[in-house]
Amino acid sequence: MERMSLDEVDARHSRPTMKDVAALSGVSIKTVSRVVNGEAGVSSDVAERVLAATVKLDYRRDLSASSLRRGDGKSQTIGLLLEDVSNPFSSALHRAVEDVAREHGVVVFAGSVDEDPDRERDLAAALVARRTDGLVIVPTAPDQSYLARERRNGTPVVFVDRPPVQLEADHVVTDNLAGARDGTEHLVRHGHHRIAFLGDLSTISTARERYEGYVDALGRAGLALAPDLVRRDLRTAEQAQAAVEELLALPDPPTAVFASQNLVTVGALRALRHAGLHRTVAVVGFDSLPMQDLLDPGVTIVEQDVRRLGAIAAEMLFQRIAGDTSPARSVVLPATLTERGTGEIPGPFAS
Amino acid sequence: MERMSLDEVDARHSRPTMKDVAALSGVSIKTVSRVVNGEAGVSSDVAERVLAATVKLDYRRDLSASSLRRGDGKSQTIGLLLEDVSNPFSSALHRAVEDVAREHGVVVFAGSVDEDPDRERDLAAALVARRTDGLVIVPTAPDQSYLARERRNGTPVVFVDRPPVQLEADHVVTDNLAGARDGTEHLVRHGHHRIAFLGDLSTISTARERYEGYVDALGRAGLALAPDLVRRDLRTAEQAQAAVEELLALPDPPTAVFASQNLVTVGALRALRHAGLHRTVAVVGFDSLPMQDLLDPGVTIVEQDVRRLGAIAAEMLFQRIAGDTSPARSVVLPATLTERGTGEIPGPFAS
DNA sequence: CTGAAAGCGCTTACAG
DNA sequence: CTGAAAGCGCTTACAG
Repeated sequence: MERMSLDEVDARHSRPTMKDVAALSGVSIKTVSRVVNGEAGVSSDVAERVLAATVKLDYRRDLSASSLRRGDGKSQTIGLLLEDVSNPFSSALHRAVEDVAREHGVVVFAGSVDEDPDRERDLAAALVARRTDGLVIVPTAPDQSYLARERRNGTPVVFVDRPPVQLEADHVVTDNLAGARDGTEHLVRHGHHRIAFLGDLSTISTARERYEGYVDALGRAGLALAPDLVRRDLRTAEQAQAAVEELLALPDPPTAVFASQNLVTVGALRALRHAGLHRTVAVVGFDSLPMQDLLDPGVTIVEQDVRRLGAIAAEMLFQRIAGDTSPARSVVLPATLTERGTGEIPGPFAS
Repeated sequence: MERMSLDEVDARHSRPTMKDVAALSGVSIKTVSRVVNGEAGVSSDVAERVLAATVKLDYRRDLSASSLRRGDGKSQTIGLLLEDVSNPFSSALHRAVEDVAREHGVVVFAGSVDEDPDRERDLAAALVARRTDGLVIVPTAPDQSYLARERRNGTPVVFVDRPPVQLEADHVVTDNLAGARDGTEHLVRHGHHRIAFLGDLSTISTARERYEGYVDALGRAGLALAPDLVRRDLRTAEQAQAAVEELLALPDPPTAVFASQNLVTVGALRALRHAGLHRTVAVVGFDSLPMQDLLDPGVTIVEQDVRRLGAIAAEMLFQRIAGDTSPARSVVLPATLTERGTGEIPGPFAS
């Protein structure tokens, strides 16, 4: 092969390709490809010359071009659709997924959906267009059937935290109903009958399940559901705080609060603290709070195993990417209550 | 053009390409490309037929193939290297970068470096191999000169939170020295002379700058630096907690603590709380704590504007991607102290 | 052990 | 308004 000088090659002054490396080392691009991919069957002096050229040119293989031609067509990327990359639950999930992806040599696109169905669809489309090998999704849209087509055409999808709607697909979720029931029963056991429920957006399945768990626990305890104590669709800590302030102003206020999501719990704690009732009104929250161990009294929380949630979802996805076509699986992880103080404040019926 | 039936096309049962759409609608792939890209100059009946075929086949354009051929070669992706996607500082930065990227129709790869230089290099290489259009990096490695080659070959890089070492490049950072000085001077002003310093890993430039700010403040106040009160290289809340426990056991313990990073602050608060000294020993922290408003007393914090840090870095990156070749710029944002309680606990020399 | 040709899915640069 | 040919950077499938 005709050999080129470094200057001649450099004159192109765009990112070097295998062609440039080939020209500089005087071999064909097929040989460069062999060396770059560490394939056997290249004489050591040629390999050395090629390697030297890659170093001299700072050659970087183009993985997307490579995957375009490759048989499997894998891009070594996956996509992750979260509620909001910056919230503690989402970002813990993100890290768990990343750790599994790294073991597979795969990098991850992450994006925030903000509970907006259009954004879920747009982001999924953007990632499919970039040929991610698969998607892990915390679903928001009222319906995930649109993903059936993507899956059929080769992009596997695994759902986490919430099950998909109108689509049979792998998912990993927490047993929200049982967790919420446990949390509410814990309050009943500590002598509370007037237990308020604070809920996130009812469009979110986990929020509905936690409400069901609350209702279920009251039913089992033979307590009537008091509609005046139920505040759902709270979207922010501020709204939750206002809701609790209203509840406290009731003629017959609650003696305990079941706060079914972490931001909602924060709002409830603020309202109680401002009212000076944080040692009087019991609280059980759902989902861990950052720095909860610094709070006084400590907050009793029903906790999800977020890292396991993310790790299992990612592992399921990689099995699908590897070709697993078995029927969709559903994994349900338990939520566990940890007593820290606020949940053990005794109520009027404490024994 | 010879028209194919849906069954004939579907028989390939792999992800449909423009070729498939072309076959089904009886046109050339160039015409499909025109329709898919919304280019003008296609008769409406042909456009309609092509569109119908894309819908029937669930055709999804392959953006990576498109960008491979395209002149600009942009992949519409960027990479973000963070300390740990799941820590509050990193994930807030992530969200800010994502929001700017979204405006540009760009999706973002995010990854955790965990203060490991090798991981920084590996991740950067993995992203360059996937031809991200640019990189936003919180640098960890002792030297970023390796990125000069990537930049020269067409991948712009912007640094955030910490300046790059051995490389002239755009960066956005907080004025850590001034922030730490302000925080320390705040304690001096409230009557403290024995002020402990708790620091993160000294390999991190921000940790060193904050230490300098502390030293600077003592100097300005005419106070001697007491080496027994300086604890650096604390990597976790647990280590910080242990460090404060040791400090409290000193014959002449500190009356105030300057905790120069959020996890370190958490550890310090725990130690003081356990010792029952959280209303006695003053604390000023650097970097906000999640839920800090629920703590009692509230924690006085020197805060960075994380969202602005991320937004500016992302905007700088997109300018570079758009072709801006002006000299490297450095943006320094102020950190501002917010009084919340712990920083105003009076010391023995309070006036 | 090495290379020329073809092709991955798309767009460019033409031609008609 | 539409299409045939070439090519982006790489790998496959051959041939020698």
